[in-house]
Amino acid sequence: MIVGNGRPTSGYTPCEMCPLRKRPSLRAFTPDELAFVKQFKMDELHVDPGASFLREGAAAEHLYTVLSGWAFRYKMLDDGRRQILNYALPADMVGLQGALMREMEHSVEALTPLVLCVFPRAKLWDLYSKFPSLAFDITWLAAREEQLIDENLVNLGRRSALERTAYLLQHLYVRAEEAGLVKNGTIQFPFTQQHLADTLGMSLVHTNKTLKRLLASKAIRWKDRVFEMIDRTALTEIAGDEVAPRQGRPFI
Amino acid sequence: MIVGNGRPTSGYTPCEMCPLRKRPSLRAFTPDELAFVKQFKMDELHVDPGASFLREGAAAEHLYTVLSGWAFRYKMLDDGRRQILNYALPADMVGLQGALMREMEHSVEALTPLVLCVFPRAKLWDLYSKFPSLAFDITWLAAREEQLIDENLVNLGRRSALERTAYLLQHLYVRAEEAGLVKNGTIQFPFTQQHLADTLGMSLVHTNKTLKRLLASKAIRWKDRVFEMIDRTALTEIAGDEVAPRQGRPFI
DNA sequence: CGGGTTCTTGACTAGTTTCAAGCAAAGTGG
DNA sequence: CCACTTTGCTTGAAACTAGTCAAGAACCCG
Repeated sequence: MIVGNGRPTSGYTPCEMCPLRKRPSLRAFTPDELAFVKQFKMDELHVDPGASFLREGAAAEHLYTVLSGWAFRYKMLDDGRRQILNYALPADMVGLQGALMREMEHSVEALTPLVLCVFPRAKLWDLYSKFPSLAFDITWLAAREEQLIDENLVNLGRRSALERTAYLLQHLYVRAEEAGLVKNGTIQFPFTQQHLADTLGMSLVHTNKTLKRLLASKAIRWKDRVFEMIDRTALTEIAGDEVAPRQGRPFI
Repeated sequence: MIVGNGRPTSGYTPCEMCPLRKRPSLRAFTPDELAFVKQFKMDELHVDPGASFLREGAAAEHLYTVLSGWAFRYKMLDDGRRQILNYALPADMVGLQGALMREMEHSVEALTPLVLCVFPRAKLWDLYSKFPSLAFDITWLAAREEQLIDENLVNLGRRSALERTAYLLQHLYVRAEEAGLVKNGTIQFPFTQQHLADTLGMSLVHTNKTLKRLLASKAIRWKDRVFEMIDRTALTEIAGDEVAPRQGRPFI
């Protein structure tokens, strides 16, 4: 299955060989659960950067888990203003809200080449009735997502531009770290400054200037899509608050 | 059970006589479900205005549903800045996140005298394994909550002070309406301007001035704790977007 | 009738957006 | 392989928005 100006699917990942499964922070499946999830997964979807595979207002027939790549959830106002709500990384679930309520209230766009596991909304009930443990996990993931947005809301509402930017970068870094994308303090960052601006609720120009100030502090480096954490403590200092990483978590 | 400088519990509401149950927008229980929820409810809690019955950082042993009154979820920064995340009205659930993750990441405070149904976190697993339908409802509620915060985030990030304020008032009004608290366009509003300011991510002074401008538009009236919707269309016009009411919804 | 909280208002300051332009790097097509 | 276009980044100046400070008025409660 292909979306956008996609290239062909490069093979299918069977659940028992799921690369995410190795991550120690993720809860292990029982054999029964694994068998269920294996048949629950109906397809694998490859999405090109810039393509929105879920759209506000559209009915959602599927539910997805990110296998690899970055995506972001966003909402648009009529006049084109965009607010990015959150980012999704490998092991994150997207589209649950649409699966439950039928109609999506936000859109989701791929930020990098993205691979998704596709689950049919129609079988969600099956999951709930046969595997309470998985149902529990899904609720956990929903609550976790809420938690992340809560933090984002505090960030927008109550922190200054500099704190806010520092906090967001810290947040993204920590999540990337959890997803195993960081290699000795360095990571490929797929965002443009416009993405950050739309996440932070600031103008592009002001985001640029704030970023400059932040770079001047020597706490981080960010050039040519490569982000480097130089002084974590200093960044936390600027942000005024630490982003706590999460230990155990489920995924489906 | 009493919290804050509470007065004694004025009776206990058995689930089969739950006053919320009458509301047509709420999904009806099967007899089995009702029986389960009845024993799942372990207590009723009365909280006085201004008291926080759930606190950021504390372990949560319980999960609550609002029976009557208003509450709000919030987070504080070290230096005292406060961000209100969302409000809870009758039939809304609070503390789910704490029940799932153990530790609360936000606090919840009563805005009016508040009556809550108390459910033990320990029996949540019971619910998931025996009543997938209720598990489904809980997930639905979690997703709904996320949706509301998403909207709030867009509001803070991408709307001007005037639009933002108009949108919030519209939002609160619609939710109060759903909860059956509105009587011919009029409702008791328990917030101070400080509450609105902390919700909107603006200073108190600026909120006051923005509110003035809004009142000058004649779309609404708000005096002595009484809010009145005069011209809904005009308010929507100012907000730039309509707040869609929700039809069917579950509750526990 | 105090004393506290909430609401108002004006003046001043700081923070942010908008506008306008230029530059660099990457991608496109002849 | 070289214009040419596009996209993303950068900068300064001007205009506007929002925050802070300060103080007084209105209201509420005991």
